[in-house]
Amino acid sequence: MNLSLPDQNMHGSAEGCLEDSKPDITLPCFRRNTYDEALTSYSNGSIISQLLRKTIHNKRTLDENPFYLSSTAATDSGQEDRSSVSSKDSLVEASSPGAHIPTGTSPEGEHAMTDHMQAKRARVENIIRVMAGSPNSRPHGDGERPDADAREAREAYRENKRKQRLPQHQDHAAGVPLSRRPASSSKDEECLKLKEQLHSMQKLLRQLQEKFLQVYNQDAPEHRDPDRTEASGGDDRCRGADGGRRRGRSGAEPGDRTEEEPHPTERHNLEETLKQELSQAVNECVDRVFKRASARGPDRSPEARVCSSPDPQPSPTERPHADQAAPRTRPFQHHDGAEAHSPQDQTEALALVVRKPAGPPLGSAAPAVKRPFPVHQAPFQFNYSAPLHDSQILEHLLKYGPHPGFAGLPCMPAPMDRASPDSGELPWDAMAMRAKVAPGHLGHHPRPPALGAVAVDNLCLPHVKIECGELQGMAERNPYMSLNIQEGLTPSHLKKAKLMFFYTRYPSSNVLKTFFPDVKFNRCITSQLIKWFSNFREFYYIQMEKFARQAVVDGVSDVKDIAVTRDSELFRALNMHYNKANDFHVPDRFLEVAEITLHEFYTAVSASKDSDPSWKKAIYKVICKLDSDVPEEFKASSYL
DNA sequence: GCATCTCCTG
DNA sequence: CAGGAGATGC
Repeated sequence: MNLSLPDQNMHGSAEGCLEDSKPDITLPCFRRNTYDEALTSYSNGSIISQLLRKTIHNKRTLDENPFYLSSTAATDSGQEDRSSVSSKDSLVEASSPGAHIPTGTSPEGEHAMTDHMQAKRARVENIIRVMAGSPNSRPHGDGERPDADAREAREAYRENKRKQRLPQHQDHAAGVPLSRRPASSSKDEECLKLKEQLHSMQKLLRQLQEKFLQVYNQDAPEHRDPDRTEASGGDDRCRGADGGRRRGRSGAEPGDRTEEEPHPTERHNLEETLKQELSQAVNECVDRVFKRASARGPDRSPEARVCSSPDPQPSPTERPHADQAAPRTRPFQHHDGAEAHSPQDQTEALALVVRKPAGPPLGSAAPAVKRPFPVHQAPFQFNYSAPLHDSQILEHLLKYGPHPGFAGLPCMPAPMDRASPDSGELPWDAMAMRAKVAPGHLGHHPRPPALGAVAVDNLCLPHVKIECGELQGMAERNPYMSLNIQEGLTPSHLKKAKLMFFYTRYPSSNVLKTFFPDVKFNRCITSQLIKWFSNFREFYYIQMEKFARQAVVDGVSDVKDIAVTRDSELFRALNMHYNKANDFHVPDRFLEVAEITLHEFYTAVSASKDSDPSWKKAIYKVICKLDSDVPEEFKASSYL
């Protein structure tokens, strides 16, 4: 006649008091560290050199494959994202048999060539302008329709004046055919082109340098927290022997000016280092390009262009098993599951999306206190070969710099004026608005999921002033961020939701919004997701009741004789329902919760409490307190 | 009123 | 799994 739970299963009182009391107070702290880490790396000189190395790599690619890069590099630096897809598209087109590749022997060939070169030049100029800070030069129209682009591309040959306004798509539309043209004058043209590109790149680098130094020099203002302090002054090279100081950041002192205002010598060193490295890299770059460009002709086989296509991504099916940790210490198990280094690790970027303020008292959401992976992954992993977009980094550095406002963003309660906690539409409208501000709007381009998530993380974009709108906007126009905002819920979302159910039976709408960052939430979508979980619960409780009654019928006399293991029939039924593919390692905690639930049902049934119409309510009340935090990995829009 | 939940039904 | 009804809490 007693519904009390076995003590050993209650897992402490810390989580036993409804969702409101979930310990998300810890979240901001380590989040901040995350960003701090990112920030630090971002402003590191090493990033610059990485950037430059990558640039060189690109140039190398370029000279092996001038025409390919002519569309990528130029567009990349200028109008960001569009090119990413454009270039990929062009690759596909180029290698596909049906691609419209002119023979290059047409009489208009030379005219077209000249025109094209002018167009190129115009575009490069345009790019430089854009990079110099005139964000208005985005192409008109949404550029999402290939036919329209192709049409425009054709017109572009005849009508030079429009070239600057053409969407980037025209580049590859025109650029690919160009690569097949006779090589007669193309060598010089190529040199010219390369030169232009180099100039723009140099300009970029100069701007970056200036910006960096500027930020570095002024970056000691009043409103800083220790994290940013570290970040802005955290150049290892600059610090030299002092670099090790960074270690103890958790106890950083806000007023430590010595960290913020480096010694003049240090600053000078940094300056010199930067200058040296930049110029050296640029020189090397120029040398290499010109050497190669003059050493070989531009007519490369189309296959060669593929050389800079992205590496095949690791299978996204590999899942983190962040549940291994002993659940009993759950509230503070920070590194449980740290051993799982799936490709999805460090998917922090998505978490950076400042969803809405975590609602009232930092309520139910409390996403993931755990940190199942170390933050020390190299923030920039250019090994992802491919269009990992140095230009985007550049662009962000140039546009935003290590923005002072960053510190308050991801971890602090966002101002409530953004949106009321539950009106899902408002913030998204705002996001849509913001997204429009961004140049080169790009639609939703499906991408291999893994890359995007990792890329975003490694780019450490949070470092810049990213808010919901900005990240979403970036995501929308940036295929490499793989934040393809969905209008509706997909089977993948359903699958993800089911897996999330292993952790949380009663997710708040805030949690849902946090863990489905690629879903454009509105009232309907939110309801649907909530309904899903309601359905999950229904199935769950039905199974529980069924097996509890079975136990009663079977004459089980003691709850302690009822256990839920991975071999249990009950578990199999549940696993079959929520994890049909059986490719997810169900957390032990779920087994415990299931066992508790089963016990609840058993005791209730055996005590004939089920005569009360609302007898289940008491059980629900218990179970709803047993939710765990969903691992961070689930925040990746590309988790599945 | 709205959001959310359970329950029932298809 | 979705839709609807009814209950509940804010």
